[in-house]
Amino acid sequence: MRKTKRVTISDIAALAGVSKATASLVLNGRGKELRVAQETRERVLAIAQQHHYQPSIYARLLRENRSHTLGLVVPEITNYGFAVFSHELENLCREAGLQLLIACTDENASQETVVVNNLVARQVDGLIVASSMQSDSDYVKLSEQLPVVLFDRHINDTRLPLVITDSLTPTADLVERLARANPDEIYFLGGQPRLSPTKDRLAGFMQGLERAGVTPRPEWIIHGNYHPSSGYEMFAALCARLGRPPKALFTAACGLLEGVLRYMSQHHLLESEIHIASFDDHYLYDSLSLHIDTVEQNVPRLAQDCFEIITQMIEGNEPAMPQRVLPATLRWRHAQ
Amino acid sequence: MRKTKRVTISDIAALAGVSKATASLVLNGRGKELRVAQETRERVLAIAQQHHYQPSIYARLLRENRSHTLGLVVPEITNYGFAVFSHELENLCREAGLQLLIACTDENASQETVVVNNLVARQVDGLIVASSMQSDSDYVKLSEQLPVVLFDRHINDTRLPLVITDSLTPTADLVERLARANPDEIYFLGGQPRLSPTKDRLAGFMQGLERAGVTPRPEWIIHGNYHPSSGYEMFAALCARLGRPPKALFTAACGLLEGVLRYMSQHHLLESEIHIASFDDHYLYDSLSLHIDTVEQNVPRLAQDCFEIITQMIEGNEPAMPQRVLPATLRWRHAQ
DNA sequence: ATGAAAGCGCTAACAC
DNA sequence: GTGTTAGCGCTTTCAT
Repeated sequence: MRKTKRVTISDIAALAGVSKATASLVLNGRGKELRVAQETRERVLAIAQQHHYQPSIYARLLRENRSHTLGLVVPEITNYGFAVFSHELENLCREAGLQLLIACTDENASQETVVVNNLVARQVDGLIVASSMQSDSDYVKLSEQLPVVLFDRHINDTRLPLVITDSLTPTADLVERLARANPDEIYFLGGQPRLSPTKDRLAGFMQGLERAGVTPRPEWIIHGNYHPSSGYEMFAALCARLGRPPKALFTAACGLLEGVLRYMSQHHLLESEIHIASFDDHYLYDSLSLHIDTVEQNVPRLAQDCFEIITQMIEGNEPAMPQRVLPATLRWRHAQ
Repeated sequence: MRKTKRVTISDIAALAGVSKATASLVLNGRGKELRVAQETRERVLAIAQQHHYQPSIYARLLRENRSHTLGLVVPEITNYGFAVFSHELENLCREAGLQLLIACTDENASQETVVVNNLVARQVDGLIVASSMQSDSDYVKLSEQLPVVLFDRHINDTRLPLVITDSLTPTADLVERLARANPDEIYFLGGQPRLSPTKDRLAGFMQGLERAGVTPRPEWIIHGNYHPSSGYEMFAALCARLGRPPKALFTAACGLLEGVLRYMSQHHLLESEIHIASFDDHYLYDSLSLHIDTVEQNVPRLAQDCFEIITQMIEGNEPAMPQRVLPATLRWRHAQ
């Protein structure tokens, strides 16, 4: 099996009785000043064809200084939103002749460092990252070397190119209604308190309460991280503390909700009266027994914008509008 | 921004006042016969460090004839099962120092050809494929060039290395119970009739009916393809034909079920009496208002086995047990 | 209209 | 101990 010696351009040049240079010209269809005789051209092409000539991409990449490769770093590819993002981005890349390299961090900063280093070592032309880091300093440094675009999460007021969904407004809308229906008890389950999505969504939560005329109690705000297991644990602890499930709940991301739902189904709480709202949507939410109001991000648009920005940067241009905040859509599932 | 001229091994060799060869030895820690003076070693290392020397991976890859890269081709990364598979495989790859290249086919044979060609042009060391093709002939040909492992789907009795989940037995078990509860009407929604999962699951369906003593009617068997939209359409057509939802239904894959659920929620059918069973599980099924019995594949195991086989082949060995059929688990959600 | 040769950055065989 | 050299496969001047 295999070990079929590679057929190189020298081989087909020799077989066609021309020089490597001529062969190269022909094979790359440099039709501009194709000063190569029609007849030679056909001969070379024919030989290449019948020997299944495949240019060595690595020899080529060694010359130009581009890898025609884009790195994507996400917390979890099994998270539906990131899967949709990856899918969209992959299509854009394919059309543009780029290869997408996807790496997952499992919401883990040290693993993030590892995978980013791998991608940089692979000489990706650009990097698109949904970071789980507390600070953007690594990426600021990196961006001196290559184009970096952050998305989904806004770390410490970074000035790096960025595409996120507006969290505050829609969260406030969602929570306002939640609070009007349940003024006496409404919990917030969030990720790391220093990550921007958490902060923004918490701000939205507060604003929603205020609009509904509800005064928040400190014990309503609970932080963990964005891993589903964290959602499970926060919710389990909460139920233990209360001796029952909470009356109303807002989860700041779909991973957290995943953990909550898992706990609820394990403890047969799905028929209870709990009123849930969440950031992030999923197609299966339409079929749940619980009616969950959500904020749906425009994920394809997120991907398109990231792609647009990174391509501009790779071309060497300053990107137009390097920091973008996209609007979200509310998905109401509760009877009003 | 960027365009920082690459610092090469020649540069640091010059700066350290040694030859490229020495520098190369030191930087690769070829400690075996490290006949390089301790002092020189430190000097080189120091210089490399402070100039952030990063070896050009493409120069290296050009020499060895390996890309340290694995290609994965799946129908849809947004399909939960394939996302889990990718995630698992990515971890295995990272530990082994490989880069995983993921490409999606959208269940589309011609797109599959395109992405496979891309990956081959990228000189992946091996290819792991869940194919949507009708025939394995392309892959048989390809496998003369590089190691290919198929998974999830068994095309036309291929003799290529293969890892799949046993469909027949668990489907029969599932359907038997379904048929005992609903002997007079039970539909099968499947993908392309010539794909192995469809055939095996249909065979399991038939066996289940037989065990339950139910005689199948020809109109119960409906074929489409594995795209969710196909599930939606088949189910819509069925409802239209019957003038009501069917009493019992088996869907042959989670993508199809996705389409069915979408239709049901749009048409407010989620509270109806329909009895559903399906191949493939999803964590959210525990939280649905419908109780859906499923066959759960051992996806991490699937990924591990594919990885094991492909690595063996890349090393040049014949893989042990090149065709593997893994057992599945039944997930009962209906009261018995 | 075509060929010769240099060079992308790296490693390894073989000197010295 | 360390340096010289060739070569991986390709593209691109610059001659001819």
